[in-house]
Amino acid sequence: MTATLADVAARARVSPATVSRVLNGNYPVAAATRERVLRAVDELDYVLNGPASSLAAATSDLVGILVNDIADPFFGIMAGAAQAAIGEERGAREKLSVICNTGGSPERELTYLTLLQRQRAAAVIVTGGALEDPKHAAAVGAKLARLADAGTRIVLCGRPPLPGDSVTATLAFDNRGGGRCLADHLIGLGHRRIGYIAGPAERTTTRHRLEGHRSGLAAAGLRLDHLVVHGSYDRRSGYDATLELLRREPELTAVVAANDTVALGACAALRDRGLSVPDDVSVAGFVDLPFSADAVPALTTVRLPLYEAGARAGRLALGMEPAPPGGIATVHGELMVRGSTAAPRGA
Amino acid sequence: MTATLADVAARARVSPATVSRVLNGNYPVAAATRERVLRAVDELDYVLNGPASSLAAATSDLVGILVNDIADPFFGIMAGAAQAAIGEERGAREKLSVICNTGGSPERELTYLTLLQRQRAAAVIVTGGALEDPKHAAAVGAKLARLADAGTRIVLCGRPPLPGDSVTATLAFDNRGGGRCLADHLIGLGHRRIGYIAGPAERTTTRHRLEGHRSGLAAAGLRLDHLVVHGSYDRRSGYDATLELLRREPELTAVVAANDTVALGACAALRDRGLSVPDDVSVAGFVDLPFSADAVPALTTVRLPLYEAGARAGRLALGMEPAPPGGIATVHGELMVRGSTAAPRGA
DNA sequence: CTGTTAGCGCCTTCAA
DNA sequence: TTGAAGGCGCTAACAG
Repeated sequence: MTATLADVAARARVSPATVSRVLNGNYPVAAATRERVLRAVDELDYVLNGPASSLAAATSDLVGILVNDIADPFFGIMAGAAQAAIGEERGAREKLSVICNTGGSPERELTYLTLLQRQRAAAVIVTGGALEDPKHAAAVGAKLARLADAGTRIVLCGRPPLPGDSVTATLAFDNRGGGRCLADHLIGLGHRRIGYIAGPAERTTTRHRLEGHRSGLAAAGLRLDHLVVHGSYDRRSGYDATLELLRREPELTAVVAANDTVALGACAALRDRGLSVPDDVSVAGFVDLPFSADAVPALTTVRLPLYEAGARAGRLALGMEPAPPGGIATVHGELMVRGSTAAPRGA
Repeated sequence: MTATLADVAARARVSPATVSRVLNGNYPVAAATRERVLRAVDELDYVLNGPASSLAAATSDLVGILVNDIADPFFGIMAGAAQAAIGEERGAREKLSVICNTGGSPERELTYLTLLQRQRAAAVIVTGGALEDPKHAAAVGAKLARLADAGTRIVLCGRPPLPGDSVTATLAFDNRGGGRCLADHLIGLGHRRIGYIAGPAERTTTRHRLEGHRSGLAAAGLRLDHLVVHGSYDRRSGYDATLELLRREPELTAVVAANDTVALGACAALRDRGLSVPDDVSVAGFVDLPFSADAVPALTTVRLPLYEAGARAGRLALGMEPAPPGGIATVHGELMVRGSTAAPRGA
């Protein structure tokens, strides 16, 4: 049925061992022999049996990329960049880098890690904020440790560092700094009644951005905890939360959203309420997705270099690039001031 | 080092075969024995060796999902839906469904198919438009045929049917119908000078949408081939193409874009030119991505049920759902008339 | 219901 | 530079 290595060997009149050697390339083989083998491979349409190969060699060429929500370009961009970087590796056996979408579910996150462990994955890249539930965090930590024990390289991208030394490298986004930056920007414009639409309560990303925001408020002597609403990372959540904020504080002059998508929802809600952005209310996002610059008005946000970070994570996963000192690199955001923020009416 | 099935067997004082049976579940095992085995598994932190298992069983639990550009929510939504559907399968051994991002490169498409063939993938879902280059199309067809021969189920989602019987099921988007619909809508509003921003020239999706558009024009006795500009599926392309269209036809009253992202770019260009949407120029997109309803003005577009299609593709790939008659189902779009289109000034 | 017995297809010493 | 041989960890008959 399907050709095996032995078939190729027979056709090329060499031993299976020789075929294996030319296929893996890391062993001297006479040019003529190699030629013959390659021809036989071609004629037989031979394709290596991955499972058999992995079993015998006790290694695999699978690289897993875990994302929380692949429909969100935040993850799509990072994952795509990582895959592109991995696909560009030259020299080694071609890696099969694959994206695994947990949908934000802790169970599926663990399931995927187990599945990758089953496959003896060469590397695993985990992207995006982590769930803060201690039990789940411990489970993930343990899983990653086991993976690392088995030789799998672990890279965190856009996720805070983990204790222990099982992680090969961590690229952490400076979510606190970004949140702070945005708060400072708005306060500098003269805003005092600033609403905050946070992401899901139990995620590190959410907490860090919010902490940064609060530190900015605190520095200005403000305390606006009653103007913080939690939601998910989608447009709908931004819409609903904005209405809620308006209910709590009709004199609201600014809204900071957990990310750009949420910010767009916020803009929609304000518009539906007859309020103008930024004349009546300023709005800011986070991440700077491609559409944010095209929004009307263009969105003020904190730009995260998603593509660069994803690509670097891919290279780190394959060891194509040395790990940063201490294994941890902080990736900073950049404030992009655009049309959606302005001084409040009174100022 | 890592525990093996034999270790578990020894600890539970049963034979390896028994352990295998409780793990795979599809075989009667005494409750007490199963209990003992499960405990041993737990105590040893045993994780099945995927490659070994796949080799012995001559099957694998890998399902590959090929996408052209995972950073584009068009693919993210479909792929995420497929993965969710596959993750929900109950009964069988858990599948590892993974997304492979070709980045639109024909070579990488083939590479991924080969890699999946290596892994003896249980199923492959190929999403999005195909390249029309005959040589590449033939290569992909041959690859898919070989995969099918080896027992891999093949599902096409958002891609036109392929000749031959290697494909298990095809979900084809009615891109022609959608293009026609949009053209009819604009013509009905009174537009006569309609520009069209097409996607990359060599993709089926591009061609079909354009054909639909042209058929609409033809039905109204219009022929506007000079108002067709090709570009990629991104925002930038929409921006540039719109400027070009304006150059070719300053009296332009409407622009139809290859997709929503391109349409947003078109809106940005018009705005920068001081033209109002839809008062001066109407704009329409295709697909209806989540942000399209929130654009200002909200985008008129043809809604493609991406999530539903992706989920169905996932189920078809696992045989959880019978293939449609003839193996082919056409997925129709729905015209969403929103604020970005209106009658032209003169009308 | 459970154990025994052969491989699955490949890689990797070890010899030649 | 090449061949021979054993085994990677698991599953699948076949007995019992």
